[in-house]
Amino acid sequence: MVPEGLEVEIWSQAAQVLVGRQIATVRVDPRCGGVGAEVLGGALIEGVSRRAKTLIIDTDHGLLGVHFGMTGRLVIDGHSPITSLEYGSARDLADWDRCIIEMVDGGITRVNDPRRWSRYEIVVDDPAAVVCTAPMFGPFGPDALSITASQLGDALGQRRRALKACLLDQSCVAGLGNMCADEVLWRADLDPRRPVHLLSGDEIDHLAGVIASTLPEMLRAGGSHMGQISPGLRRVGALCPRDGYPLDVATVAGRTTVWCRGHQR
DNA sequence: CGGCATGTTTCGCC
DNA sequence: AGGCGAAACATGCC
Repeated sequence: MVPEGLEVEIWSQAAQVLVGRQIATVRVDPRCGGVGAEVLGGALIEGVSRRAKTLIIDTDHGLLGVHFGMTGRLVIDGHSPITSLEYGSARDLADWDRCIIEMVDGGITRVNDPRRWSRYEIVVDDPAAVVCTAPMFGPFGPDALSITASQLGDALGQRRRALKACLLDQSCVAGLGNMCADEVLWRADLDPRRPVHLLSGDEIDHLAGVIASTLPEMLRAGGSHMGQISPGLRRVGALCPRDGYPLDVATVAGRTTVWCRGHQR
């Protein structure tokens, strides 16, 4: 799996073991941002949380925001809660460490990212002041893991784009990636190409319910690759697990999209 | 070897 | 203005 909101949630939960510990040094590959990371030296970690696909490490010296890009993986004290990344690598080369946080107690937390698309932001001012300038901190729509029907209705609002484009837009709905977007649309019987302004209120309500039930289920199952539209079905010739109809594979909203013409309308 | 990749931003065009 | 496609990013993998 690639880091969608679910993966960051898994890492965020695992990273709670960092709370209460003191940072010795933080080093960031300068090609990945992280300007000013040295100010976190000696800082006490007060909390770890997730916003959309961003991991936020909160310290008494400021915040460290981490966006994992497409192949970033968090390794905490030598072990990773997610060992294999779809489109990532099974290897873990020191050359691929883009951020290394050394703790005073000797522990090391790092981001190993072959493709170097992970990004880091240090926030030492009022975080609210940075929200509008650092995209990795938002603005975000309601989080998919707990979205309600009224939140989704408001988020889609008067937009006129394809439904999938809205689901992938983090300022509309936060946390969904390409794989989870296909999964929830498949489960909700909705065509990813449908213009959102043509959805009925009932369809929006239904979709919200599907999102809010499917994501926690996939989280428990292990992440964004654990849906019914598994990675192996993302190819021409695969059959819909529900009705056996040949799945469609095409580009929608600029992304590879898989759906079933048989039951998604 | 060529092409593809599950994230995001930017840019040009309609 | 808003939406869309394409390109760019960088590199491993099939």
